[in-house]
Parts: sequence; C-alpha cells; structure tokens
Amino acid sequence: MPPDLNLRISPRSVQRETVDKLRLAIFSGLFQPGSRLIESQLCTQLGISRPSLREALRSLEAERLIEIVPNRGPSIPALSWEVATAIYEVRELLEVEAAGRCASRISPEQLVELEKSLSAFEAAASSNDSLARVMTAADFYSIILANCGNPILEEVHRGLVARISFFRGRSMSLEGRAQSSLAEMREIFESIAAGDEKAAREASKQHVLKAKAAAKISMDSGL
Amino acid sequence: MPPDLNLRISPRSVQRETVDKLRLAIFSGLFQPGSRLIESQLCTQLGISRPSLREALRSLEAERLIEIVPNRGPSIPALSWEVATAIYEVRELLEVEAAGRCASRISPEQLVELEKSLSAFEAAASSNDSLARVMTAADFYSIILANCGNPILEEVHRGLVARISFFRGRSMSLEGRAQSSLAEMREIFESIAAGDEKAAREASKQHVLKAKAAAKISMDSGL
DNA sequence: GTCAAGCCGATTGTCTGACATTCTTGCAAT
DNA sequence: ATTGCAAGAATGTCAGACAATCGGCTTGAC
Repeated sequence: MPPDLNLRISPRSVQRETVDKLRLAIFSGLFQPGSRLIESQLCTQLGISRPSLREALRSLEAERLIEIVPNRGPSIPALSWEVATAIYEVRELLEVEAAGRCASRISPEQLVELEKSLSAFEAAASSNDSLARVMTAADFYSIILANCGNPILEEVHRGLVARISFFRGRSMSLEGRAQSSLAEMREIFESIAAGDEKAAREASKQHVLKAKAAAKISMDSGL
Repeated sequence: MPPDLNLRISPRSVQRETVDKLRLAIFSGLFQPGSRLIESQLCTQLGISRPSLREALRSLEAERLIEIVPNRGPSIPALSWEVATAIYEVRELLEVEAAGRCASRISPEQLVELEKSLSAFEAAASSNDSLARVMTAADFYSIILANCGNPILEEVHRGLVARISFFRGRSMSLEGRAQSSLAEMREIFESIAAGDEKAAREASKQHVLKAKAAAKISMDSGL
C-alpha cells in the first residue's frame, strides 16, 4: 500500500520552507543591505499568507539575519565594519578551538570527507562562481565544526558565519583571495590529518585573520 | 502640548512583550522541561491572539528556549547533560576571553558598577531567594561582557546562558555553592581591578569549571 | 525660496474566524 | 495484551479586516 516509503524525518512546513528560502536569498545577496522588505510583496512572491510570512520573519530576526523595527517592518541590516570585526574575532575564537579539538578526535572517514570538501573548494577556487566558492568553503568549515565534539560550538559558529555571508561573498571575489584561502585551508587540513592540535589551532587562526583582512579590503574598496 | 515626554526609544509591541514574558516564565522555571505549551491556553492566559503568540513562539524557538516540532507544537526542551556540557565549554571559551579583555580595558566607572553588582550578589548569596542569586550573578557577568569591547561576544554569551538558566537556578540552591561562587567572582573582580589579564582569565576559567561541576551535582542528585 | 505644518497613501500591528491536517487518547475487538 | 479505529484536541494555514504609525508630498506662511 505505501508505494512511497517517505520516511518523514521532519515534516516540512510553509514556515520552515519560507525561512530557508529567505535565508538563501539573503546569502546570495538578493537583497541589498539596508533595504526594506515589504510583507505584502514577499507574500505574493512566495505565494504564502501574511501570518506565515511574519512567523518566518521573526525566526530570521532572532537569527539576526534581518532587523525588524516596530512600525517600520523588516529590513536587511547594514553590517558595520565594527560589528563585522567583532564577529570575526569571535569566529576566530570558535574556529581555533574547533580545529584544535578536531585534530585529536576526527575519524578517518570524516577526514576523507574533509579532504573531499577541500578538493571541491579547489575546483571552485579556479572557477568564476563566487557563490560556489563560498558554499564549498562553508562545507569545509562545516565538517570541522561537526567533528569538534561540541554541537554548540557548531551551532554558534553557523549563526555567526551566516551574518557575514555578505562579506565572504565579496572577499572571495578578490583577486587571488581564493587561491591563498585554499593554501590556508590546506594548511589546516594537513595539521588535522597529522593530528597536530597546536598546528591546527595556529593554522586556523591565521586563516581567520587573513579572511578578516580580505574582508576589510573588499569593504574599503567596494564602498 | 505633550504632557507625556514619552521618549519612545523603542515602541513596545505585543509580540515583544510576549517574548519577554515567556522568556521570564521559562527562566523562573514556571514550565517543566519536556512539557508542552498549548497555544490556545497561552493565548487566553496572556490575553493575546494566536498570530501574535505564534510569532513570539518563533522568536523563542530561534533562541533555542523552546522547541517546535511540526504538527506537535511548542515544548520546553529537556536539556541533556551532554548538551549542557557543550554549553558550559563554549561559555568558558567566551567568558575567559571576555574577562581577559575586560581586565585591560574597563573604565573606572564601570569597575565601580562591577563592584556594586558583586555586593548585590553577596547580599543575595546570604538570602534564600535563589532567583535573586541567579539574577545578581547574571548582572555581574553582564557587566564584564559589556566591557570586553566585543558586542558579539556579549550577545552570544547571553544566548547560551539563557539556555542553562534551569541548571543555574538549581545549582545556586546547592548548599555552599553561593558562597564559593562569591569567592570565585571576587577573585575575578580583583584580577580585573588589578588589570591583570592573565589572572582574570584563569579566575574566570576556574569559575566556569566550578559552576559546571555544581550543575552536574545538582543534576545527578535532582533527577 | 526655504522651512514648517499638515494631510494622505503605504505599511505594519493585531485581531477574529475559519478549515484542513495531524496527533493523541480512549475504546472496542480479536 | 495488542491491534485497530474513531472521536476529540491541537496545530498549520489562510482570508479579511481595521486601527496605528510612518514617510513623503503638498500647501501655506514668512
């Protein structure tokens, strides 16, 4: 009788679909920072009702991906360099810790996965698709964070990185940034593969610092 | 003409009021972990409509203070010790960093505030009001985090601490915990006052580790 | 011509009511 | 005791409505 063995791990709902769609739209830079989002427009574009949309917007607000100021509605926050710096600093804290832990506890299987994702980024780095570069790079970190043995570290990190997706997309387009990023990531990978916790921490730290510097350059030049 | 100089820094809205009320209710342990929240009940209790309530619930869901599983509705998540450990570990990372930065950059005025909050906790520690203890202790951290020079560090920390409010309330009720906690906090304060970054980090680390141990004890004994 | 006051459209905040879908629980039958 | 079913409860989602508020534009005064 059930021709579909649809194992419904998690039933999708309009609200969740909407959150995902909007989050992706924000990541891909579809909305300009500072621009306002009009509820009625989004409703018709997404084909959903206002209550559902508003629930989705509240979720995104709590994730700090949008701002909702009372009586003015939702908008894409303009990320100041000051806040971006603060995010990069915390990101450093988290990534360094994660890489260090990962070095001493990752499984051989996951290490293979990590190598694969590095290759994927290598391919993307040579291409012109800057969204693909950001995505594959995100996969790389994602695997490290997922294997550091602390799910909260992973969760917090994801939340922070989401907020600087704007910068990452731009800095990855910088001349030569993708290549040097690749070198830094390879350094991290080698350290983890060698089980060298100290080296992994150092490599990870350098990577974040360089990423931050690249973001600053792209910001100064771009605006 | 304006008899009310209502400086509307931030207009309150039903949604925000509701989020605050529910958050406070969760902090004070009004809901049992694992228990389900019934929308219609909350609506009548809070005197608001379902759409407004649902928006508030989505905010709290994104803060991880409640869980919403599709077609089953919202509930208070039961915090496993595994996750609690992960939270304490990240909290350590953040607090140590914050205390260290704070030691080398806090202003004299804020240092006075910090001392005041320590006194407030001292008073609460001698009382029987365990909610007051948690609150005043939270104020103490809050000042440190607010003066570490990184607003993101503060924001992330607040989010994490909120999720373990359950444990903190219980462990603060443990015999002698409040007093030793006071000693640890005083150690942190002295280090910061002396501008000794290294000592502040160490004291902060010890404090979190002790808090974690106390939480474990209260959990093992309590359930 | 510039600036202030006030009006108007656009947008949000909030509520009511409704209905289909899904979960839960209690009961009946094997 | 386990299974299956049926009634009730709760959620997911929508449509429509209306007041409050914001922003911009027009108007008017100096």
